Amino acid sequence: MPQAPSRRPTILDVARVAGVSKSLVSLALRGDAGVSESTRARISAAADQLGYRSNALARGLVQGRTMLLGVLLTDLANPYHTDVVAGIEEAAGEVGFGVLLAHGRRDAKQLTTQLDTLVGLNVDGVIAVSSWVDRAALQAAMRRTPVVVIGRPEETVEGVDTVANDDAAGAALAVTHLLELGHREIAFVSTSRRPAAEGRRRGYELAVRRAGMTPHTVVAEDVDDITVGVAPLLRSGVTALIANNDLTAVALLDCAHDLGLPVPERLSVVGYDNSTFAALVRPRLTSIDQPRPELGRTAVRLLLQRAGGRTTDRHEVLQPSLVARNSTGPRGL
Amino acid sequence: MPQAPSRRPTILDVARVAGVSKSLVSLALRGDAGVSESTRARISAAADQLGYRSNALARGLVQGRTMLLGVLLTDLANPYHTDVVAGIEEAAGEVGFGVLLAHGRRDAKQLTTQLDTLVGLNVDGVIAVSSWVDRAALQAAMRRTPVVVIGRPEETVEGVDTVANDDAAGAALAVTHLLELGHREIAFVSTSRRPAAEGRRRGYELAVRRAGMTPHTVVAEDVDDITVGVAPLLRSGVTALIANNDLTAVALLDCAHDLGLPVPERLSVVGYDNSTFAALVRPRLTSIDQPRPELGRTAVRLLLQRAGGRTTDRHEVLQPSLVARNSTGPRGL
DNA sequence: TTGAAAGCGCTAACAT
DNA sequence: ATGTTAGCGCTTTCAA
Repeated sequence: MPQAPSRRPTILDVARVAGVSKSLVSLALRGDAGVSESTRARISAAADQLGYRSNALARGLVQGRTMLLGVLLTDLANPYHTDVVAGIEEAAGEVGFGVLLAHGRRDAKQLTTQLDTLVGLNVDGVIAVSSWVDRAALQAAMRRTPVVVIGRPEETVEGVDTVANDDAAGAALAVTHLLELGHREIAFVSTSRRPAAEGRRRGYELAVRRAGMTPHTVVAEDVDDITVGVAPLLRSGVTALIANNDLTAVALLDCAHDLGLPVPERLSVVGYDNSTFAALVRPRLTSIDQPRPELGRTAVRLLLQRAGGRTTDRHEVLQPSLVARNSTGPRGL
Repeated sequence: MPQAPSRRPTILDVARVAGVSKSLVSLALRGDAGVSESTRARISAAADQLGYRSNALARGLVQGRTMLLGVLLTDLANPYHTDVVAGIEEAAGEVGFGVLLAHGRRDAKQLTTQLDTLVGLNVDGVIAVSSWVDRAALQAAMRRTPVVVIGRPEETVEGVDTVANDDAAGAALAVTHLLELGHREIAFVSTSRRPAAEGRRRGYELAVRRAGMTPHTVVAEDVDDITVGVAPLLRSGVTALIANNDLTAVALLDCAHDLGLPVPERLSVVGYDNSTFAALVRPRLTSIDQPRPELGRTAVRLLLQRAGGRTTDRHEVLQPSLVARNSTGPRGL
């Protein structure tokens, strides 16, 4: 029968049906040792029959913890997040924690609201996979539950740990790769001034200078108008481009196509993030890979340490790696 | 000072600081009318000072509702889900509901666990953006909170509403589009036997027969070995392919490339889902677009109706549309 | 306008 | 092995 979601059975209902006290039901259902087999069976039967499930709200309230980790995402659509979440889920699962996701919709206010929701639910810790969260919001959250930020916040917040990849090292990897392919004029093209992009830019500039060459940096407002800045570069003899991320790199592939420059024969392009579509576009994109699942696992570890009493801040930096595909090749003649 | 997350202030702490009873704090903080301005100010000040935030667990427990909607996702990495979630969030926000996400990790067991978590938290409704959820799990969930499935479950569950796009109509759109371009030998290539893919296949076959032609259907086990089934088709004069989804379509573009068939000059390809990378791959993919945000909004509407007392089941079907890009063109000679 | 008290469903300490 | 009881933090009557 299509029965309306009637009043949910409580532990008392189960107790009544099984003919025992509610504490015994609680003990039995949670597998406590000191319950006789016969009553345990009776209680399980009653619970099944009623379709009883324990109320997490009540349990959380009395226990003061929920065995839930909250994950705050800036942007669900960003496949980068997905792999980070996978790492979080894996690590959380190993220690018996569930994972609840909240979506900030690329909006600072929404992120704050969602963070509040998670914290209000008494999750036992929050991981913000976002560098956008408002400082004040982080501070407020961190006063009631451990908080870890994955990514590079504009400014660190005392009491909030962070995990990030080494953007400078990643950019340097790209430079090295291109040098090995014989390129001498290598440019960096960015579409952002946020900390991650800037870290990559600085890493690029440093690596290029170290090799005794001159950096060429282009920062465009929008991914749509990079052609304007890039075309002169290409005419002036640049044979390789490093993008601040894969989306920018894809746009660069389009530029190259429009300008009649075959990739990788005449122009090499390196992306950053090694996102899903790096392997989908043609030519397949050489890209810097962040250890995404590892970022997630590390965040969980930091959270657990906090819960275990650590009070000093930690800022972990993980090393990226280069994934070579077909968008880079030897310098053309 | 980097202060450890000490005991969270409760309504009692606020009451003590403000010098009033806890009931008054509750009333004031929720903006109830009958509280004098002066005390209201005093209470707000005390709350701010302590950094007080109401405990959603306690509130939910006493009110019997949480003003939260739970969304169960099969696969975070699937960009299709993202847009559906956007629609859900929009509609939920409009009626004052928050949205909590749980991730099933493409695993039936995990989906069940996550569904249980959401239901255990007493969310006021669950939307499963997934056709993978176990029947029994849906039944159990539906007994304690309204449940809507977005997508095509293998079998419907009494008491559970569904929202889906019209797969057959979508496939028919693709056929019509190709017919208009002059194609006469149109094949359908699928990598799945699940209801969505099958619905599309049937829609395709019907539309093709209606046009007085013979269907050519290939169902591959895996997206990686479609070449085997597709190559003979192409040799036998087929000039257009309809894929069961965009991923399959991208694989078909690769096939075509390997076989030296330029798209769209010699071969046209239509995808399904109009996912993010439909616009990223080269050539850009013509694809059938599901009204994703609308699917989400509709699900919320159904949920609210259930909460409002509706007990009859609803199964909504929304119409897809075709987005023409560069992977389809007039039949070559 | 304010306060006292009951109770949401559960766990946990203490009795028996 | 089982039952009793006291809360967890909050909302919500009801009384003052």
